[in-house]
Amino acid sequence: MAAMTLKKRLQEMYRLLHDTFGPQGWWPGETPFEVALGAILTQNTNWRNVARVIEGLKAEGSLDPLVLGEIPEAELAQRFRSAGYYNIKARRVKNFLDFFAGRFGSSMEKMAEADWQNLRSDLLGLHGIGPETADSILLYALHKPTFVVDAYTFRILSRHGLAADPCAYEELRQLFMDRLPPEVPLYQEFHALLVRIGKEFCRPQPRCAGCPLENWPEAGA
DNA sequence: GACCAGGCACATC
DNA sequence: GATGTGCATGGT
Repeated sequence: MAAMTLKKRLQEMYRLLHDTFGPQGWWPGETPFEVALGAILTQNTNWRNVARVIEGLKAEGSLDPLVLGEIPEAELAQRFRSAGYYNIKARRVKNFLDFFAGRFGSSMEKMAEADWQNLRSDLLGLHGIGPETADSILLYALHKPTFVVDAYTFRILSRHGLAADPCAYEELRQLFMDRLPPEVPLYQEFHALLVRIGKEFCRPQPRCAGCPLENWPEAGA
């Protein structure tokens, strides 16, 4: 039997997940700005904790780039508390807001008109915006055809032998983009489905299964 | 109490 | 370039 090409395997994976779970309708967020803000706040953090922050901002009417821009960084940090890493995230959001205001007049519509490949480079140049955050903003807030790679993507693809472990972000991103048509709904749904099974099934543990020291007692235990 | 959650920057070698 | 570490809350 001929080995299935990587492209075929990706297509099959998507079809199976989509048939099983249906469209996920990502990203949760009512406006493009809300999506962009959420992308920064959810860095290495459970979405539930981020949702709390966003609901709080909505409640006080500050879920707006111009309003947030007027809030001092220290006070912003307090509003971000439940999302964790709140001091760092306040700084990162400020950096994004400054760029967003200076370059696009705090307009997501204007931002969406920019050449997205150049925009991606600019976002990556901001302190606090790494590849996953940049791609999340581009794909889900601005609807640009770039693939989002996250911890779930790494784990799932490496466990199923589709990617090396470890594997660089850009390498995995290209693995998808070189083999799938650059369609925004496809990229959005595929990533959302990977997160879905990552949360439900592809858990981090057991991390050391098969190691002869797997059940070795800790020193002092 | 340990582990985990939709990263990123920075120091060090 | 690879590796280790700080950042922090809240759920299981």
